[in-house]
Amino acid sequence: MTVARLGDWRRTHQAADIRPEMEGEEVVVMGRVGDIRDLGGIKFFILHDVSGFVQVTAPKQKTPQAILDQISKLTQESSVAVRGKVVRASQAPRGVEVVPSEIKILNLAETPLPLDPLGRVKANLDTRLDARALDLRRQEVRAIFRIKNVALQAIRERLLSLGFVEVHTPKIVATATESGAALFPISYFEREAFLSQSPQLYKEVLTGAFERVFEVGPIFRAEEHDTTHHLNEAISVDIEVAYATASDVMDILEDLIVRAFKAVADRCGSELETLDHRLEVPKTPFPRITYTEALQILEKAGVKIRWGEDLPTPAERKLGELVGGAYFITDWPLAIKPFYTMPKEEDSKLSESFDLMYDWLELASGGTRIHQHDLLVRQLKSKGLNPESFKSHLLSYRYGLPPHAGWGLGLDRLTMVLTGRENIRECVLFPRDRRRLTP
RNA sequence: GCCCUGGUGGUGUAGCCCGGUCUAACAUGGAGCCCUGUCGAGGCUCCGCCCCGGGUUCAAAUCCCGGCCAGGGCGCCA
Repeated sequence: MTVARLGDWRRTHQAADIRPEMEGEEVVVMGRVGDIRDLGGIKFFILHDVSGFVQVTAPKQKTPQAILDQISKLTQESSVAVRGKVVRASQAPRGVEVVPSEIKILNLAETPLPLDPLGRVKANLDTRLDARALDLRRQEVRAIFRIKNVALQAIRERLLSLGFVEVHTPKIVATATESGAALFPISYFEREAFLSQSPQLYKEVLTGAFERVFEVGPIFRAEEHDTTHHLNEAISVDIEVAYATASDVMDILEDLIVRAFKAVADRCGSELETLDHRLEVPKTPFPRITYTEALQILEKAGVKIRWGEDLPTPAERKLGELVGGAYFITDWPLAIKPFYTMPKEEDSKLSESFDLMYDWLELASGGTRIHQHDLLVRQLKSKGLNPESFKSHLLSYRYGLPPHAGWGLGLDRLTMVLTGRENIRECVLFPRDRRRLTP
């Protein structure tokens, strides 16, 4: 069947704004069809929009046959526009309903649907992601992205108020911006290029011009990881600050995390309830333990890690149990941090670096960066990298780049913590992992 | 890439251990009919499934092998 165009119809109200006091008013509401109940002499359907829902009621006696026929054709999740009168009705959900005088079927949903949008029968994550367009209409799923949005807004507003400039660095890059980690090669006209794995080098350079910059953007990693907390495309919140050290940017990070938690706690009560998640705003200051102390804590708990090794996942989980909540691990061995990491002045085996953990999950990492050209070249070489391939980047360090520090925060991981989800795929609209490239 | 577990109607599960009683069950869904107050409506009728390939066997959803896929645990990873 053909479906109607919108034409000159416009909403007069959102569904949730239809109230019993409006009895007798003519309204136009638009949304998607939920439950349809046909009792023979009276037909009901629930119209959902972004605000909530309202019941549309068509009693046979008072409704033209053409409209009754249209209602019989409706399928769940179809888009409709309803012009009608508001009727106060104690039997109706919310005590109010719309009795239609005209209906436009704007688009009919196919049947059967690939999953139950009302969630009465749970679907597996894989099934849900295959039908993500439908899945995203579910209340729980929308709650996740509303929370993500509120958290990001809180972070962005705070950074702007601190005088940060929001920047956008290239996502198509010529060479590896960093050591070893795999990049996605792409074809750039007649040359090979790569998808950027981090805005790191660009944001450092930008401190020379803007002093305080931040970026919210995608990062791409071509690693074949297969876990609940890694994706091949993720959203990173990155900052970089001139005339600052690791400890300064840790203070900023701590403040932002608390603000994000508070914003969600204050503004997303119903979303948290929908998700059945209790959110506790972390207390400040966050514990700051050094890498070496972390190893001692682990050793006492029977987990032995050789000094100088990165923390394997099981050790992180243990640390999450022992410390818990939001905490920093600082002063990492220089050897396991990237080449641009500043060595500690008093012990060059260590670095001015930190990870922000929440329970066992690494949310952010950062530190003081090297701003001196010659030291940077030495560090590149000691990592087995060729300074030649960083030539254009190194140029920036010859023009008096200020000392600077910064961090990168995984927004999708932060969303996991804020929503209590255990799989990062839940927290990304259209996730990209080792096997999933669609939708 | 490794380990564990799994793959049964559109969706979610039971059945598998112990092969036959499975032309596969339950819920939800879909198609249709009845019903003027439903609100996870109710009643009736119907529809729809054993991941792919190979093997064992008189007989395979069930046992074995391989593949693919999924969930989890690792690894990898700024």
